[in-house]
Amino acid sequence: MVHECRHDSASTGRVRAAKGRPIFEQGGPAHPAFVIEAGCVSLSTTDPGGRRVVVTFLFSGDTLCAGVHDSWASAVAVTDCILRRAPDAQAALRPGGSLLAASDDLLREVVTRFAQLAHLDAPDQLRWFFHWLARRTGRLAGQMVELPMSRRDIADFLAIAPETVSRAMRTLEERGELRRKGLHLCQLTFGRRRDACPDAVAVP
Amino acid sequence: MVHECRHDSASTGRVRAAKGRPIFEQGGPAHPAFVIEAGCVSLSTTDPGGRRVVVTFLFSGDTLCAGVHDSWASAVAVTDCILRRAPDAQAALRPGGSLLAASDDLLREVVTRFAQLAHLDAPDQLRWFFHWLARRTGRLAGQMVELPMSRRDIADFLAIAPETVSRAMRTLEERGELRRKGLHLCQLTFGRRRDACPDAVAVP
DNA sequence: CGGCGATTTGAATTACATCAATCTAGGTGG
DNA sequence: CCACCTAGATTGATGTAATTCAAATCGCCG
Repeated sequence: MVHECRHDSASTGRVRAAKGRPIFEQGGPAHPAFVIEAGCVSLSTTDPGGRRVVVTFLFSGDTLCAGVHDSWASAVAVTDCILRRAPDAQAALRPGGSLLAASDDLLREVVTRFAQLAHLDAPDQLRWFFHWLARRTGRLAGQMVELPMSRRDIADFLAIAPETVSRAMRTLEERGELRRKGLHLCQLTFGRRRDACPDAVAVP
Repeated sequence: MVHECRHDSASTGRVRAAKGRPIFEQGGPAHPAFVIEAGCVSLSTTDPGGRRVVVTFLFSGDTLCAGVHDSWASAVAVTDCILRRAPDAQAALRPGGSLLAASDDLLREVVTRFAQLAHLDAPDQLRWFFHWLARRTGRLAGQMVELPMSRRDIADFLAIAPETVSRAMRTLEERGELRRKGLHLCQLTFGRRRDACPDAVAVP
């Protein structure tokens, strides 16, 4: 079921997945939910035209699941990851349990993102993405944010071309909204833009 | 909680909603799920820029719910509707119960749509929409399909401009893929296009 | 240090949004 | 029953932003 992953002692239920390795595949049987202990996982599907669409990125503390009966998405380790099987599949299914909560959260999140991104241009989408990422990874607004994923991952997440991601970054940088340190570190200076700021609540 | 709707005798739990009337509003408290007995309901949100985004259309037999704790979307009657409260909120929450199933289905559906529409041009999106609609309303491929919703509703569903919907319809018509009878009846002649055909399984 | 993939940059094309005008259908009232 | 009236739908013209193809540069890892 779980491919290309090393299991620690069977008792701990921990699973390691190396960067770039699949955790489960779209169309396969559903898995007990995992909780991510460390690392970043992408949840993606492939559309009929063969293009990849990243549904979401999941981080430390998030619950990883994609379908109760069969998997509607593939999960791939963006960085080296440590996963833990969710304690009890039945418990997870209870109202208030982690699976229903995770499903509800993911639905909300996908719908919200879909709605918010639909009518924004590329730089605004990218600013949205940075705020989203900062919030999900527990960074304060204005703090340095790590970008563990590739430009293509970001592009497939926002459903735009990688070249457009590149240009949008430059645009934000030229506007003075963004500062870059290498390819995988970004700092969002205080965004004046009132819109396109998803629940810009600092998470301490 | 339920606005602008007439209730039949309290015992039946039936609710009528006239065309264009709201059933519940985004941001309000969550409602017990409804089952649609007749008519068409739009589930929509308003993005920060004030633009409407139609998350989905629901039809006879579908379960209507948007959020376990509070409503993340508004429900509006596209046509005159008859709704029935879901039998038991607790039952609905059980694994296999209608609420979890509906939530899972909606998540799947939204993700699938998001993935499939992301990279299609307007005529392909519209063809997708007609197939989707035919399937959802139990029409055979090639049969006449009713379009209860306005062009703007379709536009907000596909996240394109109403004018683009209009032009895309004309394009499909000129290609010989679509035949129109009035504003609200369409027939999709056999689509050769291999792609953009979502689970084109005939529902008898 | 060298090689290779990822990223960035450039130029040309295309598709969509927008604004504005016209047309149509459905509903209303005389 | 018919003429009007209005909101919705269509059509047209234009600007713009994103994709695409192509080339150059950068960064990482062996």
